[in-house]
Amino acid sequence: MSEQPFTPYNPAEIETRWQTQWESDGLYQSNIDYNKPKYYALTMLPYPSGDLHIGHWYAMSPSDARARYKRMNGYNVLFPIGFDAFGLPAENAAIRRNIHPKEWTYANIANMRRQLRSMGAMFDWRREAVSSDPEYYRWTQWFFSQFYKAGLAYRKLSPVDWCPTCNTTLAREQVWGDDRHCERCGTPVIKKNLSQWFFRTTKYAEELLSYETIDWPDRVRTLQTNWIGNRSEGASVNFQTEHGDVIEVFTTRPDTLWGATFMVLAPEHPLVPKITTDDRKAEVVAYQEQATRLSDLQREAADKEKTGTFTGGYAINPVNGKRIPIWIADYVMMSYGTGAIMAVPAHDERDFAFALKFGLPIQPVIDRTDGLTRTYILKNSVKVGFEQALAKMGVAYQTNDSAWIASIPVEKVDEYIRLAQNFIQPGYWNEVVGSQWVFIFHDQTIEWDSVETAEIILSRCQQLEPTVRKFHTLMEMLWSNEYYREALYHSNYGTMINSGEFSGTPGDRAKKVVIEWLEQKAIGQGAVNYRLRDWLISRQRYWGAPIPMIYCPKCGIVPVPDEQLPVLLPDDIEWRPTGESPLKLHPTWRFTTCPKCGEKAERETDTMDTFMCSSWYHLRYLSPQYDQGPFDPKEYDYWMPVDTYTGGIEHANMHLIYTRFFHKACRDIGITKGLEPMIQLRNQGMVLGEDSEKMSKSRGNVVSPDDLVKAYGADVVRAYLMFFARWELGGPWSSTGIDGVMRWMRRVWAAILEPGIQGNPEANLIKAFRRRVHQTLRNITRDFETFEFNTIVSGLMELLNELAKAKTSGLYGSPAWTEAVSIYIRMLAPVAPHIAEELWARLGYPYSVHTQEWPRVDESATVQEEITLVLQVNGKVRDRLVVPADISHDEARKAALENPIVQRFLEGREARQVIYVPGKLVNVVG
RNA sequence: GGGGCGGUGGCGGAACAGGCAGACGCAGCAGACUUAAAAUCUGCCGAGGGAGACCUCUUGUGGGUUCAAGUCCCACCCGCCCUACCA
Repeated sequence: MSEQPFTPYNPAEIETRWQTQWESDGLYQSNIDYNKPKYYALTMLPYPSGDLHIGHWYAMSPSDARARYKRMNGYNVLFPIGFDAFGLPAENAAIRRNIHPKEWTYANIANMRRQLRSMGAMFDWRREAVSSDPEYYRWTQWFFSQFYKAGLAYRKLSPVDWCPTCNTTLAREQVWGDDRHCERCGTPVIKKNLSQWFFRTTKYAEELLSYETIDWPDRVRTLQTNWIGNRSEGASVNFQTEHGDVIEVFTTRPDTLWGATFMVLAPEHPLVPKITTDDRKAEVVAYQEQATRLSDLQREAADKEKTGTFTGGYAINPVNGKRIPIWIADYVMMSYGTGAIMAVPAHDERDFAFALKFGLPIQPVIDRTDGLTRTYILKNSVKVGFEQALAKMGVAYQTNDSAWIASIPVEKVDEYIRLAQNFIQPGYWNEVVGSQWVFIFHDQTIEWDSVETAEIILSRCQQLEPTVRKFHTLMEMLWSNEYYREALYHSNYGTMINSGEFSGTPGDRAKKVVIEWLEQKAIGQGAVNYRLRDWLISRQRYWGAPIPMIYCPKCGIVPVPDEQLPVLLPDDIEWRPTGESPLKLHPTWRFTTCPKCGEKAERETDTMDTFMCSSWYHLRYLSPQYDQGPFDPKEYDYWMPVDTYTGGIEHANMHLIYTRFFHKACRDIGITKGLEPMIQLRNQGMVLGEDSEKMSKSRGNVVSPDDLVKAYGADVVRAYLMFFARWELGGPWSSTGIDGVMRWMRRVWAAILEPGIQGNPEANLIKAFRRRVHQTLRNITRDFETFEFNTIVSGLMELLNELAKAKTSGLYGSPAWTEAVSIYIRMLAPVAPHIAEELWARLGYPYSVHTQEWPRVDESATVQEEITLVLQVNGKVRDRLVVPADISHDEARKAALENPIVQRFLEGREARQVIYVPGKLVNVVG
């Protein structure tokens, strides 16, 4: 034990001292060690916005604690850090303060490095990577070239938001308000078409939908699945205008081509000016202008009244040669598919509404009366559970207003009724047989082609069954039933009609044969579409990695040869907005020679989306100085894939899809291995201000980690962040809550360093004490595995209360005490690394606590010889008995029945049933 | 409109496989120490009833399953987040 006199807990002194010590000892350097299992723990890299936010601490310090825990469990752990340093905020700050984006960024990085170090995390700083360093973006550019060479990068005209006053393209977050104005000058933005670079993320859509090999939260998987969207299978078909221009459309229903009675283009579709006739010009232009002003949100509001205008132009329907008018309408999006649709009002809800409003022809081409099963509305027989029985067999469900619907193929009705018996309690069957069924559809011929159909159905229902009161209820029933929804709009069952030679083709084959025919006639081909769009890489910005491409008048697009990378970002630049990509205005930078022919050529002047930089930073961490490739293959083979990735849920749809795409694309090129870059993902929530609002400077509710560290020390801040909320949920900050953690830390300090009262503890006391220690160890170990950080800290607090008691009960100084303290400090080490190291050293244990083995649970110590048996009467707790843990069923039963309180509550009744849950309770039912 | 997440004391949150609801902490109250305050320590602390041992109620609401439900099933209400005419 220590000879040192007791001094109060002084985090400031301890923390700086140990941080210096660890640094100079290289305690957190991670090197390849083939004798140990590896563990790559990755936390999302910060953007160097200036100050480390409490949110960064919230994300990183529990991640750090878990990395430390893994290390103590024998893993060779890599826990690196870096900066996502390119991006728009640097340019904005630069414009506001007239300071170079580079200067601003690197000053921020320096400050944030200092702040990150104050956290006392086990970052291996030798592996730090900064995405705006030329040594880094050299390889970002290299990846771009590889993607280009592999056919994954292409150029396409694409609209950007443009401010006509500032003369500049705007990022999404720079467009404000419902009227979509420029954040700087307030001018309403317009759309402008620019030739830009895209990656073919859609090529990987199918694979990105599979999560079989990774352990990611359901929430993220759902978000990504919705974002990527389900596959729509169909065909792309070429229509021609009367002037011979080709308009390509995508359709999931090629079998309805004969019902295409008009076309609709997105207002910004490039062919619109050409198609529009002189007499329609004024209206078309007016409509276009109005459409560009609407936010996507307004424009895409599903319940919005359909608007649009006729262009005056006509196209030819390639399947029947009919002349059909071309309209423009904002319900067609330039950003999905081809920005043009064939409108089939008879079989598409939106087209139908549009046709009705503008008096366009409607031509049914699918007969949907065949193939339907009978649907029954079941009358209430709730107490019998007949509906539930059918539901269990998967043929019935309940509507929102409690009606039961069963949908059963005609020939199987009798069979299902018979089968239902198995699910119904004996004795009730006769009631079922006697209950009434009412059918809606029974060999009725019904037109399924339009909303009018619903009215027909309703009127028939009312004739048949007056208890069906609400029209919308019926429609809901039909719509919420997959089968009928399918029948209404996406049926494969309907037979083709009014479709020339295809009339009479049964629905199940219609799509296939029409696609074959289209391909044969070279009118179109089978195609698959996803909601996911290709990734737009180009940014008309300065502070990013230049796209390494050269435009040669003779040779066309030529990638910068790998050995000439990086294409350096020049420092002497006008970064203020001028209307062009800043690099375009540099006097010399853009002019170069063609790598192929040596003639004069020009560089691409756009830079890359910063998501490109952050898609592969986990690879650069492996070997940030390596100059033969983006990473050292030796390091890659040892460390990859990332075992645990932690960060905010807000990246579910962008970064986390891009990085998966990136990995898969690289795998196909031969750069990376394996299906996925990150095996396990966990997300933390958000720390809100004390007012439960999002922290923001304008609200004045920001909590500064620097101030907290000064007031409480890093260990307390770390522990409080782990303790105050469930990690994945987050919650509001509490300035009094952290005081409680400070108190705990001081008590830890005092409990371990201040002398106690030695004595001769009884064996039972020692046993109980050791049981608590090892039970806590088991719980905390489990909680580290499952990211339940709040109960790790509360478990430590509880055990400290035991330690405090032990100091006066005679346990102090015993072997059990020494063991407990040693285990306690090691459990504390990942949470509060500085105080743990200090206590460990003061007790004379060998440096460092962080390289110690995680303590092992002594299973024999956790065994309880006596348990508290809960006695219940009819499920209510009435008494508790301390009994031997191995009490037999009969003994427990006897003890319960003889218990006077139990007898009192039985009130003289016989015990009808006695339930015994071993080790827990006895429930007497009487 | 679609999808997701959540709803437990005054507050943040515990409850590991359906088995003692409210661990741990904050705030509050009372006491000890102190000339006093702070700090520290001890005790109390879901609601109602009772002098009391105790009793009743209680996990958003209403049903259901079960010997037993915060936990499982059904319906509904509220809050937050994401998404949105996907052809």
